[in-house]
Amino acid sequence: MDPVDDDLLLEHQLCFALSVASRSVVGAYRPVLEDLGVTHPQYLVLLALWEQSPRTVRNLSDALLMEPATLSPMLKRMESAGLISRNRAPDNDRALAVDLTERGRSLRRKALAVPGAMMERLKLSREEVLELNAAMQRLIEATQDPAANDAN
Amino acid sequence: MDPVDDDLLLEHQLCFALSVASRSVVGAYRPVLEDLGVTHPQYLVLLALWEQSPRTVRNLSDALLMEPATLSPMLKRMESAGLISRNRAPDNDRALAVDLTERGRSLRRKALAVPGAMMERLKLSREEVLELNAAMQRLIEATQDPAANDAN
DNA sequence: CGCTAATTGTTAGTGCACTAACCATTAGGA
DNA sequence: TCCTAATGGTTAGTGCACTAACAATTAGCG
Repeated sequence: MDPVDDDLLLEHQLCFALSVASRSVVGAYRPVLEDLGVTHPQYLVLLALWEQSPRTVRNLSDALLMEPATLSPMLKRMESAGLISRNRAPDNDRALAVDLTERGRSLRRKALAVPGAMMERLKLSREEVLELNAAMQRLIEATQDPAANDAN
Repeated sequence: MDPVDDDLLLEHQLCFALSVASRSVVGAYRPVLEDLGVTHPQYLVLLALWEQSPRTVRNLSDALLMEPATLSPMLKRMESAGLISRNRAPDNDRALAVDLTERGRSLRRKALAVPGAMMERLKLSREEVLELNAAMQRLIEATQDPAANDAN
């Protein structure tokens, strides 16, 4: 078969494998995260806040590589769930200080069990996780390279 | 730092790297696919149909690892766009025969340029694509292993 | 044959995720 | 000082993606 035709095979599409893998892995987290009462993207927000808080929406957006427009409604849901607080920053009335509530803070203890549970579920060692992480990082960087984007 | 605490670092989360990589790569496809007038998931449906058609919703669901409930509205949009036809299967009134229209079929020519353009954009060789694909495949299989799911 | 069970799609409802457009606030220069 | 530009967030609108509930058809067994 012509190699160019061959490139169009579904099986050979990186974008296909990647999106299925992402959906599958996120799906595998679901039952584990249900114990915490959060969705996967919300879990990522909590991870970011456990490392540092308060943070602004902009800051979270940069850390999680998500659009503020995606975070805005999500943070409101998390506020309703009692996980975080949303208040204007004391030094800047434009910025929103997103902070953990006591409930959000205490959830971290339960979350400590998540990575181990997932490594077991996915049958991955710490080393393999780091290796895959590095590969994903390279992909992410390639997409963010301006040269890849200004072509069109 | 305690290795278990360390596992909770955002940077170390495979799920984080993976979902960002997926969103980033799909995002990188966007401008390329805009020329074809389709979204990324729709492109995957077309790939499947170019390989074999007609196919039922169930068959597409199995091939693309997407829920029928996800495909159903998507296929309607693709029908409105004139890319596919949706008719009951001649031998089974439950099944829907999803087939390409002339327009959908002819789009394949344009699509032949997509994989090459993307490999260039992502600065990946055919070999690297295959390698990443295999890694994703292993992940997908791990999530579909019943042992990983019946625990809860 | 007739009835139950399995198969196949669709609908409803929730939650991301993105772009574009918008509003409010702050900063910085003429 | 004033006023324009930049910054920070929200809203509106579109399109996945999933679960749960449903409707329609077919298959298969007593």
